[in-house]
Amino acid sequence: MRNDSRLSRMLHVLLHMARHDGPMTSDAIARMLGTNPVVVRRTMAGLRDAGYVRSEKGHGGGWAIATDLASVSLLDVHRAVGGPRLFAIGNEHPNADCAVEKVVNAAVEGALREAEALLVARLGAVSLAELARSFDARCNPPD
Amino acid sequence: MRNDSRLSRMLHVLLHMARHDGPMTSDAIARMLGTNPVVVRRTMAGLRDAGYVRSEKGHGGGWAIATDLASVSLLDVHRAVGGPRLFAIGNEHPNADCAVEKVVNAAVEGALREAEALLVARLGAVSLAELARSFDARCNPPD
DNA sequence: TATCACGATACTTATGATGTTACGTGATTC
DNA sequence: GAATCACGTAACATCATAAGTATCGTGATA
Repeated sequence: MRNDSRLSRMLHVLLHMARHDGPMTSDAIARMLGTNPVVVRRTMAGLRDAGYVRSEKGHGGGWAIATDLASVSLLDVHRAVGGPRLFAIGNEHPNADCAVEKVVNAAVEGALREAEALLVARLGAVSLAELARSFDARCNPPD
Repeated sequence: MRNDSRLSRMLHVLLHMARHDGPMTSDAIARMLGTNPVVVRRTMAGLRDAGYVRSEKGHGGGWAIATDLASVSLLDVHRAVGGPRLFAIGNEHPNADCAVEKVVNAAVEGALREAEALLVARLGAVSLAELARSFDARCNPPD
């Protein structure tokens, strides 16, 4: 399967929404992401459940940010979209009987756990507000 | 997709082979792993190409270790089986036009790169010989 | 009342590891 | 040299999961 791109997509959307007045429709977001409005609703449902965005029906409806960008980290977004598995590798029998397999699992899982802890720490250390500031610094240098 | 378990499986096999006199058949290995001999041959072909194991046909044939266990790291095995992707997440457009997306990608990829570097370092730091010693220490404590 | 936009369901597609069957080839045994 | 063993390879099926698509319902707005 292709890489899970829900985190990247949602960050992309959130930053655009932060720079956009009024709600954005699933259709507009889908065009922006090069996908389908249903995929947008499906993925953003997680963000809504977490309280990060709000959705309104009817004329003038759509999606809008519903939180302080400084209070949401990239890790929060990752978890809100389903907190999918991070790694593509692993072992088959986490609770193996075979003593050899146990040693192997301990070694591989240990390495994976360390890498995961680092990744979680990195994603947890950056807020949406900081990401937005990165964008401003890059694209709207102060006069 | 399920997690890629080729690394774990091959480590499991290699450690068993190290403690086994004479070659092991794909059939015996498959039973050990709870899989199919064809899967075993397919996966171990990479180890053979890397020179870590040898395969012989005919009576008394099978698979045997063909290298010094101290010279092969877990990372080497991972790469020998195809060096598959490590992460299940990523971004869709590595080379995005959108400036917002570029900032997002830089942040996510930066975190992934750091985690990958750590994982590679950990896997590269452990040799098969050390893994085998871990097993001995755990299961055959010195008198 | 017509239209807009989300909500939800159901189904399909894409991808990659894994599982399975079948057949070929070389090596060993008799 | 015939039978058997074990790997090599090809072809196809299975499984899991993100993503794409079509469709209908519901509430809100004009």
